[in-house]
Amino acid sequence: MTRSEENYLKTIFHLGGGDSKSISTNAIAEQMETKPSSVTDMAKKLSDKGLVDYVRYQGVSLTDVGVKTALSIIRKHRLWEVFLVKKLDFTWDEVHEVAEQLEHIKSEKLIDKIDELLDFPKYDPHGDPIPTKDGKFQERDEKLLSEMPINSQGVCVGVKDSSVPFLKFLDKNNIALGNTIKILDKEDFDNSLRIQMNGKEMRISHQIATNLYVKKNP
Amino acid sequence: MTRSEENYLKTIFHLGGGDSKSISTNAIAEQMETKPSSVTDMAKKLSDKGLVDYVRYQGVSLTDVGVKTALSIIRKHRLWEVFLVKKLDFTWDEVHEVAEQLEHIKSEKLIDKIDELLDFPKYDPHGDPIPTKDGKFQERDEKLLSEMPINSQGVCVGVKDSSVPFLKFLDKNNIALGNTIKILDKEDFDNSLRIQMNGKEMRISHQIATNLYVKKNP
DNA sequence: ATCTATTTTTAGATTTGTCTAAATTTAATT
DNA sequence: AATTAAATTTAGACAAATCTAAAAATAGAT
Repeated sequence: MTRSEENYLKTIFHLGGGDSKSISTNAIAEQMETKPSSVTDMAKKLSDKGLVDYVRYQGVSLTDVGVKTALSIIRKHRLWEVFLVKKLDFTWDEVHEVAEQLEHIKSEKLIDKIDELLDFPKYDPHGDPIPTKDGKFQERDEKLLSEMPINSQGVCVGVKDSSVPFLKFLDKNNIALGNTIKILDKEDFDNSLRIQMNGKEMRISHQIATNLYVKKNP
Repeated sequence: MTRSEENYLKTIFHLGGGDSKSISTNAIAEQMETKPSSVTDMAKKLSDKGLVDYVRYQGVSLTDVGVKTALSIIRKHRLWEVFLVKKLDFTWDEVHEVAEQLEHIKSEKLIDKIDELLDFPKYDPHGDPIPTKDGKFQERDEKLLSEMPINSQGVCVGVKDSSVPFLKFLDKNNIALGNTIKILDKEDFDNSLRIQMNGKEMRISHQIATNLYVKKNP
């Protein structure tokens, strides 16, 4: 399994190709910043290896083996991210690039030991769930902040957009995972929110609210 | 800098090419288990990049930049080895293969943080010195066990051969770095040694004695 | 149902790193 | 100094992963 093959599987999974849903070569190319013709070539190769189902002009979806492989790479990526933050004091906006490299290290023992060292974390620094060794996901009932009703409360548990600028913006405004949030008011005009976070009142734009995951209190 | 280029620089350094000494393409090919013609190709490329001096039919040696680059890769390799042993309970015969992969991860911050986490170790698990960030080596006055005079004493500080079979052999015979050694007698017939190690008396073949480094007591 | 715009694939080229086989240079021996 | 053996390089080929440009298939609109 080459690094390139692994990156394709991971991308297809992230685009939803794990649920027998067909992903277009164009969509994959755009996500990976490559050309559709390159994707076609790789689709054939992965199909020959039994990792994706590929029908010409119909896109690709992951086979069971493909899903399993993708999950093991995502597992490694997210565990390394936790390692970088928890053990080496990286910030959550610094980890992605390095984890993109570390996820391709081939050693089952290594990643199992990292998992153990971190005490088997369930979520990465951006709140994304870490698949278990046997490829299971811990689903979590979370909502986008923008979907929460007025007067409801919750805890900030993840980000949808984990780009560096967004993460830095959150830092600057003291918005961190684990913070408690109460929706005070919605502004019909621009869909912005008035919220209370850790006691303090603040205003949140719609753009931000659609990129923050909240776990609603019962 | 590609992974392949890094591996060539590392190999040339290990073969002594860091001291303006010319290393033959054949020697490099043999060490890397590749073909001399492939080495020639890479020699040209590294020469174009100013990392080696290459004269046709005369072999290659590292430039100053080449030495610096090689040392930074060796530094990463050895730091990762320490990490694997100290933090993840790998044994000293398991670390090489994984470190061969980890040494190519590109992140200065990562390796500096690993260095810090390990409290700036000076030697790797096989007793090899770890170059500093600015490419300096800690030289150490060490001798091969086979070169120690009768009745002299020392501490076992490193292995010359760090192959898996040799390391496993040492483990099986309770020979570990840090052990104290006293040479009791030499057998002229087969050059074997009678030694005292950590109090116990034992016999050591010449083959073993030429692959163990000892720091002689004053 | 046909036409058109879009998507997707094919064909052929490119780059990197490798190889084999042949040619060349160097080194060793007489 | 000539000859031979060994080391080294060159030339040409290949596989992986990519690209461009042209061709083919699909989907949407009328």
